[in-house]
Amino acid sequence: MTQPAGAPEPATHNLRPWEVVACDAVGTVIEFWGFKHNQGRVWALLYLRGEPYTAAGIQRELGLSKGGVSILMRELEQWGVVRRVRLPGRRAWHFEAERDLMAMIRQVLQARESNLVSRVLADLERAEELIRQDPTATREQRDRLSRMLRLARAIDKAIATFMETARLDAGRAVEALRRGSRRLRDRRPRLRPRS
Amino acid sequence: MTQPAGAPEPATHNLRPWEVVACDAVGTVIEFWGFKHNQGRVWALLYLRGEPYTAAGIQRELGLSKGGVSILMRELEQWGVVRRVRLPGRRAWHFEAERDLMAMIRQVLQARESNLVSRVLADLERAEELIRQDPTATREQRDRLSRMLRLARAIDKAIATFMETARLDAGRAVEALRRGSRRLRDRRPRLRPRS
DNA sequence: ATCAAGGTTCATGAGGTCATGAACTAAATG
DNA sequence: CATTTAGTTCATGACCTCATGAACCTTGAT
Repeated sequence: MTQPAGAPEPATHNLRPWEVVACDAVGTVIEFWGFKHNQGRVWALLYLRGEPYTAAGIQRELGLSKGGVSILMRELEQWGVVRRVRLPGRRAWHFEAERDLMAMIRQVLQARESNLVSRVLADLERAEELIRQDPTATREQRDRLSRMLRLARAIDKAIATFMETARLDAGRAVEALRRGSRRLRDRRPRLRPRS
Repeated sequence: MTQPAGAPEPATHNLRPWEVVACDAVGTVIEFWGFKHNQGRVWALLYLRGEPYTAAGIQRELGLSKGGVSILMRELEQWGVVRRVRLPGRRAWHFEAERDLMAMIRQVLQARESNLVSRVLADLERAEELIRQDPTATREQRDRLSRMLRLARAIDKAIATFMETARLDAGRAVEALRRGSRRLRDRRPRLRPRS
């Protein structure tokens, strides 16, 4: 629930019905990716309106608080999906959305890549380091661990390749991803019925 | 931080160092995907050990509570990454991990697909329905909304194709994804300097 | 230098998620 | 049938994240 139950006022002011629906949809999807619902709503508003807005404008349109907008804008700016611009004659900062959808996806992937994938990869590598020093580990265990590691590496590489190439365009990116991912093929363990 | 600062007891009992590291790594990555840290730890334990464990065993190894394990196992079972088996001569249920990593990824994607992507898609379609009835919307706005919708549809289709084909093997799946995703190519808006 | 509008920071509170462990139910064993 | 073991449910509490709005800075115009 975005709005407290018995809110006396509608949360949106000038938003037309389709804008409400679309912004919330973007909010939902972005939320699932570990970002804030309102980050998605703000970006979607800017993208759909297609022109720069002040913080006050965003606050008014989406019914957010002053402090909230300030923080949201800093975050959106940080991962590069919104730009802060000075408009001639206007005193306040204005914000506009990145218009290239592929660029956005790239940005999001990039953020995840550095924060998550590479760190997990490092951990798994450390685990493999440790298992090498453990004489009690069976051969099968070493195999399974190294299979996990191989998958992680493949995914890491796939993402990296995608990001490099998505700079150009989507079609080429997925193509590159395909080429790089033969090693993603997971020979599954041969059936060995364990009684 | 996985462990509270001044914990008097180690959370794990028989886990070897590399198991701790690997299980936590899986927990972290799965958590980012919107599932529970401990779901990842449990699956990883079962996968790495390679043999069925009772709920009590899992509880002991990972230092979890009885009720917690019960819930975790039901959830893991529900999205098909862990199986519940009766072992001859043993009274309690035993659990074993799905061993095919690609199958796991497929399962996870499938869960998301039905819960999220398709719902967002439906919302965006509703938004487009609404904008059609709104005479005040500009042509550019209709364009941008339909561009969002097109991207969403492309992603939806790509996931669906991936899941169908990942049944066979990873390499082929990504190949299919490539074929199906020409339409993902995002002609970016031709530069039209909006004064 | 003064003032007002524009922005940021911070303490707070609401809301939500997850693990816990006790109470309970189900099932198997003798 | 009684007893023990296995498994589930539920109320609770710890924890965390987010939005709020007031207090506080900053900036630029006069």
